[in-house]
Amino acid sequence: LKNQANIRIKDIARMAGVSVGTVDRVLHERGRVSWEALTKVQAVLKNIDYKPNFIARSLGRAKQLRIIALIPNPELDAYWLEVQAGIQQARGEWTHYGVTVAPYLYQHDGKDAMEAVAREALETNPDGFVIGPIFQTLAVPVIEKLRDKQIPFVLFNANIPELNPLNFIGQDLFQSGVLAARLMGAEKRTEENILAVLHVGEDIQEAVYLLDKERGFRDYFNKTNKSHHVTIQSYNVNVPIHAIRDQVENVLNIPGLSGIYVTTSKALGPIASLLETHPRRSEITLIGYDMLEENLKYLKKGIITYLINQNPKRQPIVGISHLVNSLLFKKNVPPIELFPLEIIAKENLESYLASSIH
Amino acid sequence: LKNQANIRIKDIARMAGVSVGTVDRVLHERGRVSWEALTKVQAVLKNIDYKPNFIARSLGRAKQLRIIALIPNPELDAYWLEVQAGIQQARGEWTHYGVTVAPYLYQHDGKDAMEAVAREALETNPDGFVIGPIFQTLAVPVIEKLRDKQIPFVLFNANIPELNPLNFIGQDLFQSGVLAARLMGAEKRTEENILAVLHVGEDIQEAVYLLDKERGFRDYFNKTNKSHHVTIQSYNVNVPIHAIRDQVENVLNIPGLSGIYVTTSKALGPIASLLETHPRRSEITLIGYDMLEENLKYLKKGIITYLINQNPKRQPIVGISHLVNSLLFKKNVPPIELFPLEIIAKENLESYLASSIH
DNA sequence: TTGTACGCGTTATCAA
DNA sequence: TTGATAACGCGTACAA
Repeated sequence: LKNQANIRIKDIARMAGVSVGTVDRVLHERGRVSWEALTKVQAVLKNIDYKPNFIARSLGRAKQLRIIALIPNPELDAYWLEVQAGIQQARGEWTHYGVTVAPYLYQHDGKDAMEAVAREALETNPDGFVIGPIFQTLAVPVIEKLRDKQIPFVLFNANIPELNPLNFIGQDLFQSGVLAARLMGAEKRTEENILAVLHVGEDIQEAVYLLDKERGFRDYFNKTNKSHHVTIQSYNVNVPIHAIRDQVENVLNIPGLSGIYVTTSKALGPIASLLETHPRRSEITLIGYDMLEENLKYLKKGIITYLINQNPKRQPIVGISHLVNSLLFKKNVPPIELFPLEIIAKENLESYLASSIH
Repeated sequence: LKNQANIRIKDIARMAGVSVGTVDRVLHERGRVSWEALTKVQAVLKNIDYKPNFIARSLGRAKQLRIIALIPNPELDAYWLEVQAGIQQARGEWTHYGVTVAPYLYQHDGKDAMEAVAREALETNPDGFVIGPIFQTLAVPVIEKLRDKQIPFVLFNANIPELNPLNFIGQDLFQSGVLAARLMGAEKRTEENILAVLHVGEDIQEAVYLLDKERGFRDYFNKTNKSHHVTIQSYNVNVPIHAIRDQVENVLNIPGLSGIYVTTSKALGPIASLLETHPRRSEITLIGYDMLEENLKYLKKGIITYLINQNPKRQPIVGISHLVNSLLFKKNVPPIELFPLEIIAKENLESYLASSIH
C-alpha cells in the first residue's frame, strides 16, 4: 500500500482518540473544540512530524482561488510581454489546483488608469493580487486600498517596502550596478576614461529604483583604488524612441568614452546600432539588461558586451507561486526573494536560451 | 463549483456513451476494449482537449514508484555532496506523490564497486534509475543491464549518448570551455602570454568529457584573430591532493603566464592558495568550476576571477523530475537538458547564494 | 462540541 | 469486454 510511512489526519485522530473532524479543527485553528480534545491532539502532534498532503488538500477544495495580476499594458514593450508570458504560464500550472489567474492591464500614461483598472478588478472580489508597479506614486493608493480590504498582495519588478507586501520579487539593484561596473573592466585600463550611465525610457522621478543601480555602479569605483582614472557621467534619456538618436550620439562622441551602462532594458537596440557604426566601437563596452530579442541580436554581434538578466518572465511565476502557497497551503513565504544577477555573454547565451527553466 | 471548465474523464465517458472504466482503458492503452467502444471514445478525444488532472492521478495511484539514485560515494568530495543534497531534496518533494528515491553509493576506486552496488539495487526491482557516472568504462555494463531489463534511466554529470538514456542532464562542455576562454580576457592583452589548462583530480582516460572543455577553450583562440599572442599549455594533474603543490608551482612559475583554467571543481582551493602568495598574482586570471565552500572563499578574496556553475545540486533534482514525469504522468521528456552556463563573480555571488531556486 | 459522510478526479478491482 | 464502485487524503457541510 501507498505512503505507509506517511501520517494522515486519520492516524492522528486514532492516536488521540478523537475524530478526524476534531483534528482538522485543531490543525486549522477553527475553534469549536474542547480544551480536553485540544490538548489530546496537540500532545500527539508534538510527538509526530505531520506533513499535510498538499495534493489531496487541493483536490478536496470546493472554493476557487482568484488571483489578479496587475501589470502595465505590454503593447510593444518586450520586457512586459515577457512578464505577461510568465503570467500565462503560471495560469496553466495552477488551474488544476483550482486557482485562476486573471491579468488586468493598466495604461502607462493615463494618470488614473492604474487605479481605475484596480477598482474594476476589486469588484470581482479576488483573493490576492500580484502587482508589477512602474509608477511609485500611482501604486501607493491602489495598494493602500488592498490593505484596507485585507487582500494579500505580492510585488515584483520594483519594491515599495513601506507598504510591506506579503512578498517582493526582484533583484538587488545596488548590487546590479556594482556588477555592471565590474564587468566594464575599466580599472584595468591604463589611460584616463569616461563611463556613461544612461537611464532610458523612464521618468526618473517615478522610477527611483534606477538610481540604486547608478549608486552601485559609482560605489564600485569609489571603493579602494579603482577610481583613479575613471570618470562617470549620468544621463536621463526619457524621450520618444525616434528622438533618442541625438542624445546617444552626443554621448558616443565624448572623448575618452570607454563604456556605456544602460540601466533599463529599453532602447538598447537603437543605442547598439549607433555604436555599431561608430569609429571607436571596439574601445567601448556596452552593458544593459535582459534577453529581449533585439538585445540578443547585438549581443551575438559583439556590440553589446554583457547583458544582466532580470528574468522578467520568471518574476510573476514565482510571485504567483508564493501567493498560492500562502493562501492555499498556508505556507510561510519569505518577505523578499531576490533573483540571481545572471551574466549573459555571447558565449553562454545559447545555454540560457536552450534551458527550459528560463 | 470548481473547474467547471475542465473536462473530466467522467465527461468524456458521458459524451461517448461509455463508462469511465472504458475511457481509462482507452487513454492508457490497457487493451481489453472493443473496437466499437474504442472508436467512440477516440472520436470524442479528437474534438476536445483533455488535460488529465495530475493531482488526482497521483492520489488515486495504488502503486509506489521506486527510483534508485546511483552516484559515487561523496565522502569528502564537495561536488558530490551537493549532488547528494539534491537527491534528498527531490526525495522530499515527491513523497506525497507516492514516489520513493533511494540513494545507492558506489566507491570511486574498487574496480567492480559500481556494478556490485547496481546489482544490489536491482534486487529491489525499482522502476527507474538516475545515474551520475564518473567512469565511462564501468558505467557501460551497468547501464546495458538496465536496458535488458527495460528499466528506464536518466544520466547526469557526464553523458554516454550511445546508450541513449531517457534523458541526459548536464552542460555543453565544449561551450563551457569557450566561455572560460572568453572570460580570460587574454585577447585584450598586448604582450605575449601563456594560458594553462589543468585537468585536476580525474583520470583523463576515464573522464574524457574534460577534453571537450579543453577543445572549446582552444577553439575560442583559434577563431579569427584572437590567437596571435596567446599560447595554451595543458596538464593532467591526477595525484593525491598533498602532492599537487609541486606541479602547480611549476605552472605558476612559467614566464608570461596570464591565466589558469581548471576544468574540474577539484583542488581549486589549494591552487588558489598558492596563487595568493605568488608575486605575479595580480597578473594571473584563475577560472574554475562550482560554488563549493572553499572556492567561494577565494572568489570573495579576488584570487579566483570567475567560477562557472555546473549546478551539481540541481542536476539530480531535474533528473528525478524527468523520470517521474515520464513514469508517473506519461509526459514526454526531452532527450537532453542542458543547464545554463552560469558565470559567478565576486559581485554577483551573494545574489546566487541568497536565491532559493539554487 | 463532536463525529460522520460526501465530494474532488483518477486508478484499480471485481463482478457481471 | 464492460461498468459500477471503492479507494487515495483532505476539506466541509451537517446532523447529533
